[in-house]
Amino acid sequence: MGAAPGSGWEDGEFEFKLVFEEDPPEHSISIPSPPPSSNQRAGMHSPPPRRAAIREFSGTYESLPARSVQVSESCVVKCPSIQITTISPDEDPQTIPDCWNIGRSGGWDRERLYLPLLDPFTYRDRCPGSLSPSPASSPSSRGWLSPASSCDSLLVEEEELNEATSSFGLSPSSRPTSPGGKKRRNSPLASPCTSRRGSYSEELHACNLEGGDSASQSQAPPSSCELNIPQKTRKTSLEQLSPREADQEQTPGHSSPCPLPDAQQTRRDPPALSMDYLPVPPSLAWGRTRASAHSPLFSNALPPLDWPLPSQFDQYELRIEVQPRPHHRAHYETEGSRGAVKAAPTGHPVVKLCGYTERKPLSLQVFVGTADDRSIRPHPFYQIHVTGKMVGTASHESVQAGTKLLDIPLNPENNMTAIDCAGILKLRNSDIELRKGETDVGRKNTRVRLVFRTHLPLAPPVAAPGRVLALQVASLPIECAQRSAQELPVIESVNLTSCSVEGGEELLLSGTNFLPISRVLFMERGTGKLQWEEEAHVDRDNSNECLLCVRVPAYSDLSISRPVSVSLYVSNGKRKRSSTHCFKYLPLFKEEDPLLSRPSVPPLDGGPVYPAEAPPRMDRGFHMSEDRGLGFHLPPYPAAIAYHEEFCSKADPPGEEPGGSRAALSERHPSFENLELGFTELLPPLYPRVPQPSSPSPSPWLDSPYLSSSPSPSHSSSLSPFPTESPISNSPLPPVPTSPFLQCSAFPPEVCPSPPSNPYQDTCPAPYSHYEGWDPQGRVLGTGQGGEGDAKIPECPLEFTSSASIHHITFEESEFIGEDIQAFQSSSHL
DNA sequence: GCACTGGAAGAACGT
DNA sequence: TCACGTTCTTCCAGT
Repeated sequence: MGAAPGSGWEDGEFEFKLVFEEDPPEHSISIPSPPPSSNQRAGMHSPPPRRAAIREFSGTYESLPARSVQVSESCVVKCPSIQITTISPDEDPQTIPDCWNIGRSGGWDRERLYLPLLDPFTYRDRCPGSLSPSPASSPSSRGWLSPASSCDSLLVEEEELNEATSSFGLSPSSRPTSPGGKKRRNSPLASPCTSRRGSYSEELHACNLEGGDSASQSQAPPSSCELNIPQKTRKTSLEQLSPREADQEQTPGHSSPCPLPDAQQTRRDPPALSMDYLPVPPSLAWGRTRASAHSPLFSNALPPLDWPLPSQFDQYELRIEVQPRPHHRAHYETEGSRGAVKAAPTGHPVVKLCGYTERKPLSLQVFVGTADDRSIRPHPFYQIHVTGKMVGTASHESVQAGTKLLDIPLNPENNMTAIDCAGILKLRNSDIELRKGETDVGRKNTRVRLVFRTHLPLAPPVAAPGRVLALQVASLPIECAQRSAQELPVIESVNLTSCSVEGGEELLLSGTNFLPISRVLFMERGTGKLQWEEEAHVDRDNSNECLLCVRVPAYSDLSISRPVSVSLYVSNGKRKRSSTHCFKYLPLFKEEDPLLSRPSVPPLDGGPVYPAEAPPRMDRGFHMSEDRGLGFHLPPYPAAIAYHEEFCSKADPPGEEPGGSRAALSERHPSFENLELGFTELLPPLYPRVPQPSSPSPSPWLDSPYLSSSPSPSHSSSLSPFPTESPISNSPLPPVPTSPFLQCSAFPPEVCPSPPSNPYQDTCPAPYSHYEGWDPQGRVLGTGQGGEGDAKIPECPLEFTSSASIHHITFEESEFIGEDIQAFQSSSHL
């Protein structure tokens, strides 16, 4: 943080480090237990309870105010807490001073978490048989734990044990409904315990509160453990407690059915003994603190789930090869499973770890993250859920900081995994919102991302012994609501990300659920208020349900001297608005403003090289290298990769900044700065240089505190230490037609495919390849659902900009986010 | 019978 | 406070 040379961090920011160093054990796999210190989900949301303060009469924790700083009576600013953790008793004391010294010495080490790399098998071997094949149905939501709730770390650990225990058959599933069966109206299960307002998870946990063997408990029908009090009353009495808290609350003597080995016990105990959280000055708004929460690429422990992480480092890259479908109806606890998240048209999401050649097996963690424009964090209202009875992916469900994780082995042969066992469980809004410390609202908060994370044990000189490199990548947003998927318009891509303030440009919006009454509106916000809004003229003749052809309206102020970012969205009526999409108005006149400069990027088709100063029309997404810098989640086409590498080396020769400049970076990823709340604004004047491919690690990036934050695909790539044109983005493409009606952009930006040389293509077709195309009249050309034979990938006549540039938050959500963002952005622009 | 899926009823919520 | 529309949650029925 503040110590990184040149980082530009203001004085007054706290430095911190978690000192947890100890002799790293031998490790052949890097799935250490999550550090208890990270037990707070989504760090900013819920101040973990001070251990000494637990067990109030009310049965609630007394949360520390550390993560919610009340600025004014009506304004509470989230800010990170600083967690200071003592050293484990069995720690090598010699390492401790070193840690501190390192920290004081400045440099990126201040960013490090000196936490122990736990026994690599601790995670799995906590309980016998802890690695279960995925067909084992998970206890689903039974084990959901209030991500945002305050939990003592010990409670977390114990809950994890219980979770593991129940997962592996030490006790029958205690949740009778999901996924094993559905509640019937007349079934005995439909007792008061299963009334609409009852929560299985809650109540079943309550059952366990009675103590005793969990197995026998769970075998009893839910009604038997009905607390026999009004639901609301019961909720109130327990609302401040996550199930696990409640569990712990009422079973002080509760013993894990799977006792920890002593070593592990020892390892677990110390952090909780001295956990404390120091408030960060309220002047640090959450946006900034989030953006500055640069996660250590290398640490001896797993970073918290809400820490932004890069998707790429050096040659290592975690990439989503096949994106999940944009819609997946999550299931409630009271429902049966709705299956695993799927890709389109068939198959499942595929994640690949590139650049890892070791034979050591790795694990891929999957959890459900948020999809708003804040940095990704575990979604409080959704949890990952193992599903599928015939899935091929072995998996292990666990809980970290109240967030369910799916651990899926990464095959060393190809480091590619099809995520065919990941369902999404919806938690009841009321259950979550009433939780103490939870500030998010569940209503209409139905977009999620699948977040994939892996930890690579790297050897020197890349990293110090025992340290791991954490990479994370998030999927495109997934709409989880039933209704929304049917009615809300969805912008999947646009062909234009900016134009002059005069407007008039033709803008093509590709997406779904467009109606004849659909309107396209441009708006600008300031300090949370709508400052300007203008409706674009829609060319109805050339629009259809998947495509809107509009004219960009003129901006309200034609005399702007700098680009102005606005948002656009599609409205099908009140409350039926799409997510917002960033759009930029450019000044009329030219100026030597680096923000306006653009990199000279060789076109893909050998076309002209655009000058750095390009007319607004250059922002048309037809030029893949311009706006398709998603990179990490694109199917790997070897030729494209080769081109990519070659191009990258040419476009950004060593010693030059990626993409030419920071400005270029943001220009090439037009959504970047807005997506991350002005994250790019925080970038240092000298954007970290591209590491020499041949230069030995540690990479110069190690010195940069700006590596973090991959809340969205674009972020990940944008922040990668290499120029981030994705392989696909540089793949040769058919000529781009000027008419938008030759065919729909059947593929969102990340998929505009070249022939499937991907060996996984057969089983994992290109994402979204099912999307229909249209004929000039807008008729559906085909669904591509007919199997591989039909899965012929059409030429991509239209190149749209990345959907990753879509904010993917609803209008209402953006309103809800409100002033925090605006305040941050405005300050960042200064 | 189970897992999965789509639809819809009715409660809860917001305006 | 009420009416109404929207959203959420639960349940049904089909494959």
